[in-house]
Amino acid sequence: MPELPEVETVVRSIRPHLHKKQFNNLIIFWDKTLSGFSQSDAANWLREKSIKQVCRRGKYIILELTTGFITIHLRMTGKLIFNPENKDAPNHLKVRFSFSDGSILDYTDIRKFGRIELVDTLNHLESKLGREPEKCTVSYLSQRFSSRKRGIKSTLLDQSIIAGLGNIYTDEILWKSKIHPETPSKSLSLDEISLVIDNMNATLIDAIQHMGTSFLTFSFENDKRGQYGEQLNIFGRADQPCSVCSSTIQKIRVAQRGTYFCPECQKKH
DNA sequence: ATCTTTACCTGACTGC
DNA sequence: TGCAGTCAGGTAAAGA
Repeated sequence: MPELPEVETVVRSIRPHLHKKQFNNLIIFWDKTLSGFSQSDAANWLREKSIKQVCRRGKYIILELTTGFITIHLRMTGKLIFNPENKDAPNHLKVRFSFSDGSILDYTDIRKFGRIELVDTLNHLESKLGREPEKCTVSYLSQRFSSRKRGIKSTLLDQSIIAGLGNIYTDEILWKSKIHPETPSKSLSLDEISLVIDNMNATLIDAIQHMGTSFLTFSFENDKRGQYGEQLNIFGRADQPCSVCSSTIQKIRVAQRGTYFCPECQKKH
């Protein structure tokens, strides 16, 4: 389940291989992955273009081309594999890009939720995304929280406010900040917002250094797995003791997601 | 305008 | 062993 640190890990793993690569062709194996383009239209759009830069915005991987962009969202089970060992189609192959030097970039996706788009500008993407976590200030978040009474977990997951957080890291951040996930967003104090920002950035930086969390299915570069799972304090630890107060960690459902919290450390407002 | 619910998918796991 | 049922979660779209 890729969130910001996992997507950043993928970007760093493929970036050195893709620099200046020129597209030759692409083959679509599942239409919905790349909607809006037929196979031949997509191939024509790509032909002669080459990759200038590989970067990340929220949970999106962005390939900046000589003209236009390819945006890729892995959702839950999407994977990008450069130069697969087996040049035959790997399991769950959905899109195969080939380059003029013969190398290959495969997109596989077990659950078919991921999406790839070919776009001329990033305007549409930018219009739906909030700030990167590292650019969130107390004044920005307090303004965005002020009109919302829904729970803080649901708000932190809202990509139009903060781009990049998902289910695992929101639980970790709220536990470190000692805030109950169902606390109304507008009731957070400025000190609490400041604490959330500090814990958010520290957690994400640490997770990137560990190459993300492979809780269920995440991997990169032919099944390398992230090491941050061992650092998780609260996520996935139902019925285990909280490392701070030894109370039993509980699992509830918040915003349709499995949500872990410590009933002693994280009291409701 | 804000918030909640549903649809999209397959594989891993649970219980009978 | 087999099989039905449940769960996992990011986002768009529909519904409240």
